[in-house]
Amino acid sequence: MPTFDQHLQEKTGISPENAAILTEGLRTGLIKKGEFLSRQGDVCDYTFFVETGLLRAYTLDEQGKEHIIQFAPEGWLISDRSSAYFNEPSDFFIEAIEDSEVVFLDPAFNDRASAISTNYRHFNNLALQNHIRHLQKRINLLLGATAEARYLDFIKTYPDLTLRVPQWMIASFLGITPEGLSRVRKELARKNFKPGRS
Amino acid sequence: MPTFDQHLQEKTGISPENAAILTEGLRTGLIKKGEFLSRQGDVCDYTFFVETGLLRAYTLDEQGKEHIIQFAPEGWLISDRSSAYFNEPSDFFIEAIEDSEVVFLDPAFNDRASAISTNYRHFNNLALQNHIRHLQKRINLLLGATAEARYLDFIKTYPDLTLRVPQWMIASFLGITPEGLSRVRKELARKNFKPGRS
DNA sequence: CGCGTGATTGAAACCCTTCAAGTTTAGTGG
DNA sequence: CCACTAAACTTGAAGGGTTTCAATCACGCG
Repeated sequence: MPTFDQHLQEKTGISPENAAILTEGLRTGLIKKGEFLSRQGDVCDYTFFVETGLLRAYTLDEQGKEHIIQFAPEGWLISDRSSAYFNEPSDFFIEAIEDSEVVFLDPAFNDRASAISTNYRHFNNLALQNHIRHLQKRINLLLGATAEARYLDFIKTYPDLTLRVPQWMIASFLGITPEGLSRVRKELARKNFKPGRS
Repeated sequence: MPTFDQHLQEKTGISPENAAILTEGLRTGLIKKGEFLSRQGDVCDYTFFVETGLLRAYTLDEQGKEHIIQFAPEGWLISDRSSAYFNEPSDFFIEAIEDSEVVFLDPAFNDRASAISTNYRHFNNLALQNHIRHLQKRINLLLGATAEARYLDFIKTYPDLTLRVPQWMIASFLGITPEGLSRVRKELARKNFKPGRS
């Protein structure tokens, strides 16, 4: 479980000196399971880096149903882009699924890092492009794949999360009901599907 | 219909001199309706800026069904991120819905522009964050909203496209069948819904 | 014209949800 | 460490939203 400083150096190739400059004075915090970093309607202009633990971002629709937008385990960034980049109230809740150690990145962090390091710029761009790619893939699955296909893709893409995240949250991420996912799993078991060994 | 040069200056605040440097030697092309800029499986490391016209990106699943990932009218960028940033074969087709004038941005364009201008860096980052936000919103709708709600959101978000894009493509974008969308529209008409006047 | 593509409509089928109940699991206090 | 409770997961039956397949209609373009 790398610290944010180590993460910066390893992923972006930024120098230890620059990493020290950038990470100096950053606030970190321990978020207990069930606690929130942001709520729908709040303004939350921090981006969060997860050093340990697991967070989720979700919306609550008019009928009170949760829709999970993103999971963020160790080494991931999670942020409410509406607040952080567009000064609008938050679209969703950010909540700890496990006790988590989190680094708070202020809105200007990205500008500072971009000004200092071409490596950072390049890496940051790649990370955003990759994020977009993943979202497009998820959209593609939601557009055409059955619940079973989406679940199989999930356990292939996030094998670690399959174990750590309660089933009803996976269902919410996939866009089906907990009962629906339960039936999908039953059917997979009947077809003698063994998770893990591809 | 702004040229790419004008777009750069207006959106990013980059100086005319820098804009001239960056856009010098860029290839542009006229793509006729129905022609492709990229196909599934190709490697296509250009990003395309649409000066005039309308493009779409879509996938083809195993059953031969199209799923539209993105529309790109004038002023929009469209790219196959797998190829452009990760040297992988393309995930989807990029096709002209109308005769279109497009600018070909080579893979290093972004690095050059980022090196020259802090304004560009800031704008580029905002654009990517905004793109992610839109994708997340679309995922949120796909996770929980009915076909009718998704269609209503579409005509609110892309009023111009509603007229320019054939209905079956909108259906594909929304993740429903053309017949399904036809029924949704019929039902909205029955409920005396007038598109346009909010 | 007339052909082809797009849009509509109907009936049957299907996937998934909803609701309600039961079962298992996990956490907590005695 | 067991007992108890709440939450998570499972299972069943009924229902709803969409799809599928097929036929029909509307329109633009050669």
